[in-house]
Amino acid sequence: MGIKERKERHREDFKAKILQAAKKLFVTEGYEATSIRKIAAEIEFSPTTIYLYYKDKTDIAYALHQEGFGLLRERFSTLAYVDDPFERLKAMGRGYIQFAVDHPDFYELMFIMKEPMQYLQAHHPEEEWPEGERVFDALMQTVDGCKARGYFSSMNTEEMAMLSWSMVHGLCSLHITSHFKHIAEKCSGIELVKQDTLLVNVFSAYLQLLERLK
Amino acid sequence: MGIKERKERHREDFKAKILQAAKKLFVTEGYEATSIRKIAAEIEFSPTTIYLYYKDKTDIAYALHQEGFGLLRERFSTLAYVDDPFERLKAMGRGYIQFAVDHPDFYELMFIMKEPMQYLQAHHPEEEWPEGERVFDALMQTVDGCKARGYFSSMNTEEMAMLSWSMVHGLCSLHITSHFKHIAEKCSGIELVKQDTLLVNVFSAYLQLLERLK
DNA sequence: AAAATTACTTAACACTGTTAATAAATAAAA
DNA sequence: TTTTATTTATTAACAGTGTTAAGTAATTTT
Repeated sequence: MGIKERKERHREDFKAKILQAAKKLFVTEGYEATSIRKIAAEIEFSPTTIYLYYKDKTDIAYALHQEGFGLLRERFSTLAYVDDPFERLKAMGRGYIQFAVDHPDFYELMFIMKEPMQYLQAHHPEEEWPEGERVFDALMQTVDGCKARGYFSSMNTEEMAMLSWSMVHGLCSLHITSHFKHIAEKCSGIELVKQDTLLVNVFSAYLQLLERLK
Repeated sequence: MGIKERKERHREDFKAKILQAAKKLFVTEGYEATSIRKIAAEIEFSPTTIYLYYKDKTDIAYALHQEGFGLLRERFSTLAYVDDPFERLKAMGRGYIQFAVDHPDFYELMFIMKEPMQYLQAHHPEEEWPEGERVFDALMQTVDGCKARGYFSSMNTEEMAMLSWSMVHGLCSLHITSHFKHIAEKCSGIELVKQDTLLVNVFSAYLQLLERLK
């Protein structure tokens, strides 16, 4: 009964093909401009065909969201080999920021937009966002490691992890939505510093804070 | 020549009327569901009439965005009377968080969505977001006050202000996009704590961090 | 009263996500 | 091998979106 398997394989291929087209449009033109019809045109199929493979548009959004987490995990995977937990925490933060700068559209889909997370809540309420949990677990372990070495002792591990995540996410988020751009230009006493280094600078200030607590 | 003034006044009234209808829909049904046609139906005018008073939809979005900043400034205004700068900083953070919890839709429009800021950049590139600058200035002054009392000395004021803003924004943002909800439920060792207190708890952890640096 | 300006509406364009009904291609059963 | 059944893809359509051009009604000005 290899026929069913072949069909299933073909189906997966087709799903991948759709996703590839969606990703192309998404990266070049953004999420809003990525319409079902455009994806269909890209793969030279009728728009309704897409609905035979993906439930709706948010389903595609969630698939791209997962793709984005693949990219992020790729960046983080090598950091597992950094022994010193505080060094790892620093590197994670910088890696996270760099990811947001390199892939702002993916970052938006993964952490700023509501749609994919709502899709998750509506259609897979049981598995509870495994990609996010994995990354957050890694962060918690790193925080625990830091605590073991005397950093921010007497602090709750989970709260500390959330604090760090919120910190870098706040930075990346305000950067992407161009909120920083507006306050950095005029309000700032220091001259217009390059946006990317601005993020890293503020993050360094945060690290400085943490380091003093040792 | 009171006629022209009367007309101008009427025009402003009409703009306010449109905005009121938009706000009503926006608060009850969210931004996406707030269409020009629905706003028009609400005020019992033709959809195209709205374009005689607002350039386009992002123009309305920006007007609501400003309205939101009015609400936030209202909350912050009383805090100016708090003498101790560190107490003020704490209160500002908690006020900011409470605002996000009370008005998630406004918060989204003000700090999460790209549309209003992009509108600003496109149509008023010279005035550079006065509402935001004012709030950020207040934050910087408070940070400066803290420094004068020995808190986080040797830290750059602007970076410290951005750090604090990013911190609370990260918290509120991840809360609103329901990212926290997903990691708090399963991944968390501690039992499902009420989301609102979670935000305040993490913020408190941040304050604890700052306090230790005195 | 006639002309000009202003205020508003109707109709339409070019899109969007999504579904029901239908045709074409393939597989299973006779 | 021919007929039936199933899968796969399509066309047409619904109900909506932001937005603009053209036309109408009301008001002011001449």
